[in-house]
Amino acid sequence: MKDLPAKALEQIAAYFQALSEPTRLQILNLLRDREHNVGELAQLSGYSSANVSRHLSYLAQHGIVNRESRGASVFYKVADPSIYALCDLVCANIARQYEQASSDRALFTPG
Amino acid sequence: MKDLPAKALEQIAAYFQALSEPTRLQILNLLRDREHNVGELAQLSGYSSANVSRHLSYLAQHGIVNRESRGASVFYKVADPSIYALCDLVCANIARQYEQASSDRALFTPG
DNA sequence: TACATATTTGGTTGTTTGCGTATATGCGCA
DNA sequence: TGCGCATATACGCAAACAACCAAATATGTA
Repeated sequence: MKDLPAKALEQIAAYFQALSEPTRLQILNLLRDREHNVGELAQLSGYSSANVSRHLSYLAQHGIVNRESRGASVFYKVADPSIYALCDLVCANIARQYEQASSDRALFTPG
Repeated sequence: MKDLPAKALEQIAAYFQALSEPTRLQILNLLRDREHNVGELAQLSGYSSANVSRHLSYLAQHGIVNRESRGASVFYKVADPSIYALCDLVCANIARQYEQASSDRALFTPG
């Protein structure tokens, strides 16, 4: 990522956007250990099947999950486990921000 | 990131959302080598100063850039260079998708 | 074929988002 | 204080988005 054309930036932005929704992150979290079908994910997450289905198709369109129709139900699994590395990096950054904030606060509350 | 509460998911989602905009990515790309003030970034990117300023304040609110007022202008720099690692990971994932697509296509166009 | 279950999709609504424009704020300088 | 430059913010608009409900599609079974 050095001298990126507009098209590339749009693609990267779209990828990040796919991960910028709490519902989708929760779904991906549920898919961390193993694949699930729509109904299972709906029950586990508490969202409606329609809602889960829509988010899954969004994630599939962006190549983040793979869709496999099996029998009457449709199973989804994570296409690339490196998204969890992404999330871990973000978690680390957020944690660092909290550390920064608490050390800054310590400057004003030495007691 | 194993059993994440809703609050954590929202924070992670918000962080991704800050990176889900081509304009912001371009600004971050321009900040890769060194800090810049708003006017410089506006000129380099071709966007209006108001627009750049808006995006920068958004990025600053999410702890991605640091703001430093110096003289009449305001300089911004990347708070945590690990965001570039994030972008690189995403680029790798997108590239992998293209590889996958081209190898799939090869199945149907052996000639 | 008829029926039940699972998933997807259309249509609507309320909210969010990014941009352009204009205005306001802050800073240096005369 | 008044002026000019740099930055930030308020307003309005159009587009995108997510949740909701209902209807449509697909699959398996009797």
